[in-house]
Amino acid sequence: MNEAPEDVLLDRAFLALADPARRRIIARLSRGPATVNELAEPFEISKQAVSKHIQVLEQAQLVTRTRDAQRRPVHLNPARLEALTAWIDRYRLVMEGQFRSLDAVLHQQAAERGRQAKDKPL
Amino acid sequence: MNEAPEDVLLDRAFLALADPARRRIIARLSRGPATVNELAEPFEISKQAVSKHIQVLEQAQLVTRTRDAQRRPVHLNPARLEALTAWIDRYRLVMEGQFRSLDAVLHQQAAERGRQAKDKPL
DNA sequence: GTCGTAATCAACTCATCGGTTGATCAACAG
DNA sequence: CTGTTGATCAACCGATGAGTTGATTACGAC
Repeated sequence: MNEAPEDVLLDRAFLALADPARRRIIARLSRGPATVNELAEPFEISKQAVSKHIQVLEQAQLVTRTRDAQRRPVHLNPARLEALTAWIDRYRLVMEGQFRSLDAVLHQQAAERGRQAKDKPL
Repeated sequence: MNEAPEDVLLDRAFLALADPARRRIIARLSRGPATVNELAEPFEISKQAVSKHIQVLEQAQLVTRTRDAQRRPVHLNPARLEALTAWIDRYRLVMEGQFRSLDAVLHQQAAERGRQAKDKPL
């Protein structure tokens, strides 16, 4: 009764985005890779805390890291971001499709009423 | 130094999606509104726990509730789902734009090398 | 080798999350 | 009125999240 691996990835990714500091990091990384120190600079929290945030993003596979001497630049992974929008859009579009269906029903009913209201129970 | 209201909404919405039970509820609601009892049925957890999940979704404005006698049907709110994809896509598309730019640079450099490497610094 | 810098590890505190059980409220049916 | 059903409220518990400080590793400069 364990959780499917893709579900775990979704858990971690959405949880990772549920924090303003990590969203700021994402926003920064969208303009190019950066080191932990560079990412920590605009925050008033400690560098260790930022390092932890990056680990959270890394476990969610939203970012990856490379090595460059003693620096460890962080890169954004747009493929995982796309997986999140894909999940959301799946259900959002189903819903909006139903809205369109409802519109169609309402229009049809209006048309029925328009041409003299035969007794058609719903 | 408080958090902007839109940031709080993002916090709550992403946190709400960071739970498989709540994602299942979203999936179910995409096919139409449902009551708490109906939503709780496929879960092995208590009805109170499901009620709490719905409260979390409601505070994130991902769902709304109406009244129907003693029932309280839950409806999905696709507008808020769309706000989430909008946030993600903003940064995802910036990134992919940079990928395209990098591609362009690489192709241009290849072309330069191809026609005998005039010294054109970036 | 020593020093300085980038980053992580370890241990701890405090708050919040996800779940439980038991009591309570609100709206119908008889 | 009494009962029943749908749903929430309240208090509590164990686990985990976000932050801190202090020590430690890894790499490069000298």
